[in-house]
Amino acid sequence: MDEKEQQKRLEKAGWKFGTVAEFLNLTPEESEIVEIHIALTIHFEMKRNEMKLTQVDLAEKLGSSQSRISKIENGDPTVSLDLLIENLVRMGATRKEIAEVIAGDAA
Amino acid sequence: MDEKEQQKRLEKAGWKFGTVAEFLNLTPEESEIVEIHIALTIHFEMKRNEMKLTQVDLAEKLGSSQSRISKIENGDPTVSLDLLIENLVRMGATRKEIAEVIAGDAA
DNA sequence: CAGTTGTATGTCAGAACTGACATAGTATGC
DNA sequence: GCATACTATGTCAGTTCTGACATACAACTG
Repeated sequence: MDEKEQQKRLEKAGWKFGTVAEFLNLTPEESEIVEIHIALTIHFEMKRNEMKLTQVDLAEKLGSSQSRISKIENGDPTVSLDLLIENLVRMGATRKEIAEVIAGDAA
Repeated sequence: MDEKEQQKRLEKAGWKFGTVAEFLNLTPEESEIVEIHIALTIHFEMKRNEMKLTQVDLAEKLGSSQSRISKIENGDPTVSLDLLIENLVRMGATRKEIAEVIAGDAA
């Protein structure tokens, strides 16, 4: 799945996008948090794809469930930053890697 | 409060330290998460001090309570990454700033 | 020492999160 | 068409988080 499609699905899930700050119903602070969420979300799916694992496989590896992996990758509002970051680390992401994703200049 | 004292209090609260990986009761992944927590924790207090606000003042500004601010700064286990990051953003931290803190090369 | 200011710690009800399960959708191959 | 493989969505009980409150502690001042 490419990034455009990803954005469509996330928008559908209620996330604001692109030039996030333009949607003035979000404060700059809210935008910042949303952008961090989105960046981690996209990186998560990218990382799973690199590992060539299905959602089922990864769920088992992480002690989670397929549905939660799906929710993570679709920006479901019940997914916390804690879950995103902890799972990324369990998938082998380093502090630096996560930092780059949050900063917005991820590879 | 300097960093040494901060570390003492965090250790007392159950956090492992310094050469974190040496305490082999933590997996590398757990260490990574703990280090991220600690880095954000230290930065939080630094930032509040820069703002010259008391815990009470900051709590009011953030819509929280003095006790929770204290718990945040002392590494209380009931404090999530979500709370840390969201509050840092509300205190004016940018994505880049948070990223630097997480990467471990914060100013 | 009593009062004041700032911080730490314990507890708790209400809210949010999580893994699990069920079920539905979407390809792709036969 | 019907399987098969993978992903999405809804729900829910158990757990965790959060703001609030009470209270205790520490440092300072008069």
